[in-house]
Amino acid sequence: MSLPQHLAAGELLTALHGTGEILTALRGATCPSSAIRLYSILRIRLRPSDPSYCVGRGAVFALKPLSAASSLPLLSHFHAHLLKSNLLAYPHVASSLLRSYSLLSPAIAHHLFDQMPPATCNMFVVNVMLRSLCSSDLTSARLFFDGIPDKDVVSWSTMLACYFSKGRLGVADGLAFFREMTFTSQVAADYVTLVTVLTGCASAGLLQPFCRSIHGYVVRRRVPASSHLGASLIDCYAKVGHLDYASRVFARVASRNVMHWTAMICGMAMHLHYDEAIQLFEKMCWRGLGPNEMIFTAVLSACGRAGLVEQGRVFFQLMVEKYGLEPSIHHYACMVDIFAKAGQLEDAYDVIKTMKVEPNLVIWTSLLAACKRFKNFDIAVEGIEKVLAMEISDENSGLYTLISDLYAMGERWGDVIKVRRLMEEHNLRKNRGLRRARDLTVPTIS
DNA sequence: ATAGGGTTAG
Repeated sequence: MSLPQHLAAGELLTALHGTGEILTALRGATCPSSAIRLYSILRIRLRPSDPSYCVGRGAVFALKPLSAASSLPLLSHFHAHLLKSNLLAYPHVASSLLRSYSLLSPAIAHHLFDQMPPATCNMFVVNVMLRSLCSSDLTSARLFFDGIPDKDVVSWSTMLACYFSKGRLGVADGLAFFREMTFTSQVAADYVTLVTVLTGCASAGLLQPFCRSIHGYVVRRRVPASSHLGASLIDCYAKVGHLDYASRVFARVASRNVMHWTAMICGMAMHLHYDEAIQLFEKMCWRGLGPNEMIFTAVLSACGRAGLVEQGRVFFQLMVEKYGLEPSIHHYACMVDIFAKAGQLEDAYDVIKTMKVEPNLVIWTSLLAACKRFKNFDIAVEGIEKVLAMEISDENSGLYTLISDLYAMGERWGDVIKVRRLMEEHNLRKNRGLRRARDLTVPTIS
């Protein structure tokens, strides 16, 4: 149910009748003030005959917009209320509060957990705590994990995701952990676990047998196919270099949705099969499936790499006009790249000047590289200034060379020297950082 | 019937 946000509390009170109605409204609330208002109305409206967990449910729903507002004072105020009305005894309220705190202040979350009575501390609470530790410190997360007596599928998946996302555990070790879970501990993996493992394998770009063994698990254990799992399998096979297996999985998906098509189209483009990617995209549209933003980034980047300027222009127009999708920075980056690569520098610059979001480093770099290649200093001028005003990280330090080359092309020798100086300062900072890091490591003596 | 884990992109 959608609720007019401008209603005053009094009007709301007359507009909403049952507690069920208020709960539904509260669930959909996005701004903290309306959530608090709805929550107070819920408390007024609640009759003694209503089950007590109703307030608890309300508190859980109110906590979401509250933590999204990321205001610690607001959250601790609500916390005080929960304490006073004795609602923290409900595990679902406690776990929600813990989750909210873990996003704002891990230290408070930790403290809250330590103070919790054992009766409140169920698996939900424990797993929220684990998740919180995972996002701050891997070692203490693992210690905590080892101390959980009856680890369930969520505990294992959380730990697994932590290992993969931090890149602290190689894929081989990650899979050993997966085996420890499913084989040694006999905890069945569900589709979230499998998506986690597949994403981990895919991002590590590791060997194909890993992906196969997970695929094997899916088939053997008859894990219910979800669109996420299917798409992850396609994505993983494509990323580890087996487009043929990806296609086979894609062909066998019973009810294909946009996610499967996206994964397959991205896979095709990844393997430089641009024409096939575009054909697949057209086939999907022809079948009446509505494309999403992600597919368009894949298709547009395929156009850029294949040098299909007009095709790219048409697809961009299609995205905006026919499908009503708002172009993101990725789409603009693709368009700039399409024009820039083809040497149509004016068109590329035009995209930058008319786009509705602030151009980022990727976009400027794409234009500047083309300016150098096609020898056009005039179009580069604004970009150079913008880039120099941005934070340039070590991996982008090649930009200084690019800019210095562009200045040389424009015969702006004073600026060439200035950029060289900037580059030296940057390198100096970098080296000093490295030296300090090196001092910290203990030398091993054999 | 309320709460916890994953989500694709040059």
